Parts: sequence; structure tokens; C-alpha cells
Amino acid sequence: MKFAKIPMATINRLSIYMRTLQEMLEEDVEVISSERLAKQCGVNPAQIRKDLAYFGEFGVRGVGYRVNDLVVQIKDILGLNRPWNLAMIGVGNLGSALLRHGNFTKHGYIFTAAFDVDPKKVGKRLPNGITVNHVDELEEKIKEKEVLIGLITTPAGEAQGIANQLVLAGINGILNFAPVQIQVPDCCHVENVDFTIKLDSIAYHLSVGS
Amino acid sequence: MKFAKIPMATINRLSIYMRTLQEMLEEDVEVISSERLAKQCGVNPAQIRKDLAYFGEFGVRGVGYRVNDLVVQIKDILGLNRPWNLAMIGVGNLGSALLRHGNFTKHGYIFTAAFDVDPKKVGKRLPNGITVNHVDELEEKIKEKEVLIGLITTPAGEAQGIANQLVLAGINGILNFAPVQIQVPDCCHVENVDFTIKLDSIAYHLSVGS
DNA sequence: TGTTTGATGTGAATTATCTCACATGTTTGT
DNA sequence: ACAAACATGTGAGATAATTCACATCAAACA
Ligand SMILES: NC(=O)c1ccc[n+]([C@@H]2O[C@H](COP(=O)([O-])OP(=O)(O)OC[C@H]3O[C@@H](n4cnc5c(N)ncnc54)[C@H](O)[C@@H]3O)[C@@H](O)[C@H]2O)c1
Ligand SMILES: NC(=O)c1ccc[n+]([C@@H]2O[C@H](COP(=O)([O-])OP(=O)(O)OC[C@H]3O[C@@H](n4cnc5c(N)ncnc54)[C@H](O)[C@@H]3O)[C@@H](O)[C@H]2O)c1
Repeated sequence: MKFAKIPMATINRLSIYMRTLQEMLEEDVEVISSERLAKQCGVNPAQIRKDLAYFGEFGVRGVGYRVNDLVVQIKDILGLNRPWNLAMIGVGNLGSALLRHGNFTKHGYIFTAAFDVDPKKVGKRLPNGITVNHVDELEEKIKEKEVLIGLITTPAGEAQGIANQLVLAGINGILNFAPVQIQVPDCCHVENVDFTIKLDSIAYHLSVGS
Repeated sequence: MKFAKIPMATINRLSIYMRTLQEMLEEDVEVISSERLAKQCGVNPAQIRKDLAYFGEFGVRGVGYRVNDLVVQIKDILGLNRPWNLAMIGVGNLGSALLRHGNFTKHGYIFTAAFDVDPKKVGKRLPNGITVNHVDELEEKIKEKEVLIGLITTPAGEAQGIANQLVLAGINGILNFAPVQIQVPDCCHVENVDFTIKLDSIAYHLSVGS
């Protein structure tokens, strides 16, 4: 291990490794080789070893990796050894589905605030116990609840404005579901989820026939 | 332009360019330079020119690109000059939200079939007019309705099984929302949508503080 | 204790992707 | 008709990411 710039792709793969390892834990697998893990994750074994080598030596030569240890290590690397408070902005179709979804909590992501502008939604109590606030209260509530990551599920036209407000409120991690490229200062990290791009990619592959 | 292998990243960016160009069209922008488009999309101008150059010469030197033409060209490249029939497998929380979402149709993706195993859901008529079928009828209905792409929104444990059935039914494009790596033959192209990975990536960036 | 087996960790080679820099062609203005 | 301004298209160079190949160490076993 040496100090080097970590490829973005490595970080994403670490998530996948962790997910797969957690499944294995439930099946009482104690030790795993990079080869087996690689097959399961659909990557090259050397890739896994190299990804991990950016951060340390976690395996035992001739043996493999202890599944449990590796999960702990990867969580440490990714910063998942602590809870992360989330805020949802836009409690519509998609926002509600996400709020209802239990998987986030399981991974340490906790919805602690939700915002909308629709009077029919503001004040409503959600299944997970939180109450929908008006967007006007965004900054106040986000600071009060120590939210660190904002999820944007408003219509596309509103997304940039919401992003601006989030940044002002001190947020520097945004997961954006609206199909627009939002612009933020460097201090803020944005990830986009855009299903249509993925569909376009499938359409392309089917069209060129490979 | 010459014949070369197209980077996957190029295909994904073409989607983004197209989306941005379509917005511009609505604001009556007729011509755009790679520089302006690049800024809007958050990429390097040369990148855009190179991406397009894989497929032809679409611009006018000294002028830029005609927005309308470029949209048409990119659609041609991606295979979006025709409708694509989709099937949704798993009409739960997320599946319903997607089915209700109008944006897909706007881009030429049409839900023509939906499947579930829950007796409470099978037979139900959805807002978009289609009726939920039992998964037992998967192959039959998919062939009948000429579905080309399958969206998996079942619980993770079911995803691989569903993928197998889809492949048997002749599908070779899958958009998988379940948080597992599904294995398919080479003829089938899979794209994964996993929000948790994106959250992990944000958590990492916030943790290392950059 | 020595040998064989097995799987990690990593430098080097390869492959993929991005960016630069400028020649090329277009338009505008004089 | 010519020059100046502009923006594309692209070869070459730089950078990044992946894969190979093997030295290295741990365990098992004779
Ligand atoms: N639903 C999907 O399956 C899906 C799929 C892909 C992308 N998206 C994107 O996700 C976003 C939301 O989609 P949806 O289907 O949930 O739409 P929706 O209309 O059901 O929900 C949007 C919600 O945002 C609220 N809102 C509007 N302006 C707001 C503001 N300024 N501040 C706070 N809240 C505001 C609305 O009141 C509404 O409740 C859209 O950008 C859409 O393109 C959705
Ligand atoms: N809801 C979210 O916001 C969200 C976010 C990220 C990922 N996901 C993933 O998406 C998937 C679905 O999530 P959800 O919240 O909609 O779950 P859900 O339980 O609400 O819906 C799952 C649906 O699949 C159906 N189903 C189960 N087995 C099936 C089978 N063999 N064939 C067909 N249908 C079957 C169930 O009857 C149910 O209707 C899960 O894998 C989940 O991890 C969901």
C-alpha cells in the first residue's frame, strides 16, 4: 500500500464487494479468495486485490480474506461505521417510494427530514415517523436534525434551486434524481441517478446488436 | 470519423448531451458550440467533439452545431428513433412509482407489460392502462407484446431467477434495480441502478473531506 | 523440518480514456 | 477579394484504469 489517488471506480466497486460479502456472511462463509469474490461481483480478481491494496493489506497470503474483517474494513474506508442523516426534498411519487424503503436504514442511512411545497403534503406524518416540512424551513430543519446528505426528488425545473438552498444550508453531499445536471461549488459532492440514461445505454446496445 | 470501438462512457454522455439539447430546443436555441454545451453538461469541450466524431461530422466549423439536427443525430446513434417496449417485473413500492412516471413515455420507452406474484396485485389495472400479469405468464406475454427490455424491481432474492426467465423469454436488455449482481449470458445486456452505491460514494467523499 | 500448494500484494505491461493544440473550413466585415 | 474571428475535427500526447505475471508469504502435510 502506498499513498495514491483513488479511482472513483474503486470506491463504487468497494460498495459492491461489501454488499456481496455481507450476503456471504449470512451464509456463514468465513473466508473468501479474490477469485471467488471476483466471479460473484463480475470483475477481475486482480482488480479486487488492487482496489483493496490502495487502503492496506487485508488478506492472508495463501488463504484469502476473512469475510467479516473485510466488511468491517471496507465500511471503515467508506465511512459507513457511523449513521448518515438524510433529507428528502420532494415527497412525490419517487420520494415516497424511497422514504418507505427499508433498505437504507439497514445500511446506516437514516431519513431524518422531508420537505415539499404542496400544502396537501406539508404536515403529513410519514410511515417512518418523520413529518413533511415546508421547503421554507429547509435550512433551519437541516441544521437542527444534523442532516448531511440531501436527496432531490423534485421536478427537474426545481432541482437547481433546491441544490442551491441545500448548499446554503451547509449540505455537501447531494443525491440527485432529477434528470438535469446541477451545478454546485467544489465543496459539495453530487451523484446523479438517472434511469433514462441507463435505458438509453441498453437501447444502444440492442440497436448495434452486441 | 473512422471505425473504432466506442467507449461506454461516450454512450452515456450522448444521453446527457441529448437531454441538455432538448431543453435548449424548448428555449429556442438554434445553434450551440461545443464549449457552451460542455459547460452545461460539466465536461470538456474536446470531449464532446470527440464523442460525436466517433459517429460522423455533425457540426459546422466556425459556427457550431444545429441543436435540432444534433438531437436527431444522437437519437439515431442511440437507437431512439423508435419506441422500446418495456416490461416491469415486481409491481411494489418502486415498481409502481416507475410505472406511474410519465417521463419514460416522453423518451420513447413504453411500459407494455407488468408482472407480480402477489395475488392482490395480479389482475389489477394500472393508471397507464396495462394490467398486472402473473409471473407465470412472463414468456407468453413478453412475446405477445414484443417487449424488448425488462425492468427488475422484485426483492433482491428473486432477481436472478427473474433474470433467467427474462433471458429464456428472449429479452436481451435488463435494467436491474435490485441490489445484487445478476449473471446473464453475453447476448444480454444488463445495467444496474443502485442508489445505495451512490450514497456510499457520497459518504466516502464526505468522510475523506474533499 | 522441508516441500508442496495456494492465494495475496504489486511492479510492469497493456489498454482505455481524456485533453491539448492546431490545421481546417465557415462566416462576417471591410 | 481579403483578412479577422471563430469553432469544428483530429492526430498526438498525457493520464487513468485494468490486467498480467510473478515474487512473496502462510498453511498443510509428509
Ligand atoms: N418517479 C419516477 O419513477 C422517476 C424516475 C426517474 C426520474 N424521476 C425524477 O424524479 C423527480 C420526481 O419524480 P416524481 O415522479 O416523484 O414526481 P412528483 O411530481 O410525483 O413529485 C415531485 C414532488 O416535488 C414537490 N415539489 C415541487 N417543487 C418543489 C420544491 N420547490 N420544493 C420541494 N418540493 C417540491 C411536488 O410537490 C411533488 O410532491 C423528477 O425530477 C423526475 O424526473 C422520477
Ligand atoms: N423502493 C425503493 O426506493 C428502492 C430503492 C432502492 C432499491 N430498491 C430495490 O428495488 C426492489 C424492489 O423494492 P420495493 O421497495 O419496490 O419492494 P416491494 O416489496 O415493495 O416490491 C417488490 C414486489 O415484487 C413482487 N415480487 C416478489 N417476488 C416476485 C417474483 N418472483 N416475481 C414477480 N414479482 C415478485 C412483490 O409481490 C412486490 O410487489 C428491491 O430489490 C429493492 O432492494 C428499492
